[in-house]
Amino acid sequence: MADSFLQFLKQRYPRGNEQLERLFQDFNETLNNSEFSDCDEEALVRASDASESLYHRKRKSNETFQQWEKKALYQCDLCDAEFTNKCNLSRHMNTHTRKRYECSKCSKTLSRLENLKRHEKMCIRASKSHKKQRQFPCRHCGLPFDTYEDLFDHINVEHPLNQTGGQAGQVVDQMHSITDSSPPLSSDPSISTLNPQIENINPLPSEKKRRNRRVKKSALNDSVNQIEIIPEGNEKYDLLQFFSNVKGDIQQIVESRKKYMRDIKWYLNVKVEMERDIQDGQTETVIPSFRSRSYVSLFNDNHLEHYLNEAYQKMHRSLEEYINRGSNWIIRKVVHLEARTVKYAPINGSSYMQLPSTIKHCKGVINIQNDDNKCFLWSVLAAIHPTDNNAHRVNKYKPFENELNTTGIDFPVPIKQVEKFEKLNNLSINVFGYEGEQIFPLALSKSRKQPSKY
DNA sequence: TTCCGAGCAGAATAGGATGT
DNA sequence: ACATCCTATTCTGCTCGGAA
Repeated sequence: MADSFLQFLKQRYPRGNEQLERLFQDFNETLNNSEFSDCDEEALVRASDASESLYHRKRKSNETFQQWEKKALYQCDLCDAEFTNKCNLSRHMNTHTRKRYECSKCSKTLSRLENLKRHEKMCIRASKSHKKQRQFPCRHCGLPFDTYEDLFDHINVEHPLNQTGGQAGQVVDQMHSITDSSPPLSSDPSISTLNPQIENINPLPSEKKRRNRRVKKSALNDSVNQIEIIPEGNEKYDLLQFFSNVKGDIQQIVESRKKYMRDIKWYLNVKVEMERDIQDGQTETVIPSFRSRSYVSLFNDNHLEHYLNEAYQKMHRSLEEYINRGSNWIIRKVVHLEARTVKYAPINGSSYMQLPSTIKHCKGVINIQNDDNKCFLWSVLAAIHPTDNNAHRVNKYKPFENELNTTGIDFPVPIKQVEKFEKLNNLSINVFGYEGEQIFPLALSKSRKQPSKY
C-alpha cells in the first residue's frame, strides 16, 4: 500500500522540483522506518497534500489516490511501457511499427501526424522543393518521377516487356525454351526490357507452376526461415518483372510467418549472376547478393506493401551502384530471391541459450551458462578475468561480481544502457548480434579516450 | 592550423491529458 | 478512436575557445 502510494505520487509529479524530490526522499525514508503502517492511509494522504502544496503544475489534476489505483494500466507487449490511457498505448505502438508521415514540402518523414503538421508550418524549403528537379526520369517516355518507387510502378504499368514489340505476359503459345546465354539486363530500371524476341517466345509460368519454385530452408526449430524463389522464363532476365511477379508470393510468405511466429523480422536478398570480359577473350563470372534492409512486421501492422516496395528499391539501387562502380559488369541472369524471416524479439541481454553450431565450434566465444538475467555482467567479467578451465561456469566469475559498478543498470541489460555501463566502469564494450549466419554490430563503443580494452 | 569538448539553440520525439 | 495541445527530454548541428 505505502509503496504503491509512493509510486502514485511519483507518477503524478514526474518532474518534481528540488524541494519535492527531497520530500519524496524523506517520505521514502519514513516508510522504510515503518513510522507509517501500511494501513495508515490517512497519514499518507496528508503527506500527499503536503507534497502537492510544494508543486504547482500548470494543469492540476484532481485525481485522488483511490481513483488512480482503480485506473487500468495499459502495457505495451513489446517494450513494457505502461500507459494510463488506451489511446496513448495505441499511439505508442507506432514507435514500434515505425510508421512515418512524409512532408510534402521537403520529403522529410516524421513520427506523428501532429508533428508533421507542426513541421510543415515551419518548413521553409517549400518553395525550393517545388522547383526541385525530379530525380528519376523514365527513359521510354521521359516522364520524371520524384521517387524510384513511382518510376518502378510507372514502368510496370506503362512500359511492360513489350516496350519494343513483345508482350511476355500475354503470349502463351510459343513455348520455345530460353538459354542462359541470352542478352543481359540493363542496369537502368527504365530500360529493363531485354531482347524483344525472347519476350515473345517465353511466356510467364502458370500460377500452379510458380508455386513449385520455392525452396525452403529453416534452422533453430524453424524460428529462422529462408525461402528461395527461383525466377522462371523471362523473369530471369528482367529483375523488375521478377519483383513484380513475386510480390504476391513474398506477401504470402511474410503473412504466413506472421501467423506462425506473431511478430517477425525479415529481409529480402536477391542473387544475380554477372559477368565481364577480361583479357584474352575470357570472361569472369560472379554471383553477388543485394540485400534489402531488415523490417519488423508486427502481428497487427499493415505496412507490408510499402516495405516490399522499399525493399525492391533498395536491392535494385544496390545492383545499379554495383554496376556503376564496377568494371564493365553486365547482368547474365537473376539466380533467385531469398525471403528470410526470423522471430522478432526486442533485443535484451538475458539468460543462457544454446549457440548456433557455427559459432559454438569456432572456439572463440564463451557462452556462459547462467540462469539469471546477468549474462551481460558475466560476459564482461569473463573478458576481464579469463580462465582456462570451465570458462562457461558462472562460479568462475562470481568472486569478481562486485568489481563492476552496476548502479542504475537494469538486468537484462538493454542495448541502450551499454554506454552507461561503459562510463560507470571505464570500459570499452562492443556488442554483436547473429542472425541468418551473419554477425552484425548492435552497439559499438564510442569511447575514444583509450583503445578498446575489452 | 587542427582537434576536441562545452555550450547553445532549434528541431524532433513521444508521453500526459483533454476535447470532439 | 482520433485529433490536438502542452511539454520534458533527446538529438543534431553549429559556434567558440583552449590545447597541442
